[in-house]
Amino acid sequence: MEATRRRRMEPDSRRGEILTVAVRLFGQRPYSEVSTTDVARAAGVARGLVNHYFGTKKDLYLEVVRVMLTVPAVALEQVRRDDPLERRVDTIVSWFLDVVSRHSTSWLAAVNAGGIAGDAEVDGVIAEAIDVAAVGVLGAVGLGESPSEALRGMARSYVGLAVFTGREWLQRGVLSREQVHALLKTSLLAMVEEVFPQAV
Amino acid sequence: MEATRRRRMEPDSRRGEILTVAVRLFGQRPYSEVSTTDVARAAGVARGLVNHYFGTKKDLYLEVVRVMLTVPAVALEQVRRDDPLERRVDTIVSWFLDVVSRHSTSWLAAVNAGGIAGDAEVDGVIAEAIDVAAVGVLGAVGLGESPSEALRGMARSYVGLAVFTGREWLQRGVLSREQVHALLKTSLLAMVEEVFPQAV
DNA sequence: ATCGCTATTGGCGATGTGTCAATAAGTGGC
DNA sequence: GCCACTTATTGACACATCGCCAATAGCGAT
Repeated sequence: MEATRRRRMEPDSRRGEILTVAVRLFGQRPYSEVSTTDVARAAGVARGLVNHYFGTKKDLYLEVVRVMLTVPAVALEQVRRDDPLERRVDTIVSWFLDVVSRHSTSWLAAVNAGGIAGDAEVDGVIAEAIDVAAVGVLGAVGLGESPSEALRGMARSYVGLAVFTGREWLQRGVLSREQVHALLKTSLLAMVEEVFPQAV
Repeated sequence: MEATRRRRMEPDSRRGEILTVAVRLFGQRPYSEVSTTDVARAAGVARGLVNHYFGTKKDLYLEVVRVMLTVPAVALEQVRRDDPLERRVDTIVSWFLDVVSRHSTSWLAAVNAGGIAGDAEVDGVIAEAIDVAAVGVLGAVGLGESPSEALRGMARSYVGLAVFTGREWLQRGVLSREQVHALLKTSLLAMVEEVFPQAV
């Protein structure tokens, strides 16, 4: 059994190939239990090549997390701006639950990644994704124009609730989708009507 | 300069000494950047001894996280059961913010610990702490007697919001304590009055 | 003093990671 | 078709960390 011979590829293609494999592996087991050797072997490549394209293992992981978080971050611009507030909130929550449940595995992996025990860079990537989602929510709710720092902070808190609740929903399975929906909807409504006004 | 000679101690004392040092170190830098050698050296002990007392490095880390989470988990039984709901909620939130801000460093470290990128055991420890806090909240709110699984799940979601918001507050510093207080208070009120009833 | 228990040490083997010179797969020139 | 020439790819070296275990040496008991 002759292992497939060395094949030369375009750098971009090879890079993408390795990255795809890495996303799969890091989606299955935690960071510390995936070695660069594993990634290399699964990609049919020498280990040195992984370092060549991605630098350090953590750098590779950063790209992996970015890829995983890219999907859920797609725009929620489709919220009709002239709908009443409750309807808009309802749409936002529904859309969030749809996306999360569809890409559940990779989304869970990315969220659970929650940092290599507080690693600054990984946390930065996740924090940024949360911030993006936060301004998205603000925009969809109608407070999008130049939100204050405090308002963004509050919106990030809500996104944190959504993320955590999504995990609770998908991983534990003790909550029904309707219950999760109600929880996120009334929470967001309460915040928009009673809390956000305090932050300009 | 003669390094202090080998000193023989009671196993419990030595164990506690090492654990204390480990809590400090893991509170300063992330998991992967603290080697057992570091812990051993800081404790003035051979590296082998760390393994002898705690087994694997992750086992040591598990104990560290448990210690860090122990403080915030102290009882919030002091909520007066005959107060009106809003007053009780207010007390709970105040107490939470007090505890969190007082032990901010170790609390942040424990929360940020959020898992070695999804490590099952570490996540388990944190999840358990959150569950304990959740039933505490339910008890303080007046729904403590035999809460259903779904109700506990919802309460866990709220604790997740509190944890995340606490992080947002302490780490970013863009929200004032009053704002955080308002956010957590109205959220909990809304959940108790409108969402929790759906789960028995 | 010395004996015995065991807390403590130090080193071995295995595994993982980053780096770099050596190699060979393609591509274009002739 | 053959031969450079570029560079994608490899393999190995050096180093760090971890788990383990036999050997060592505190310290109380006799």
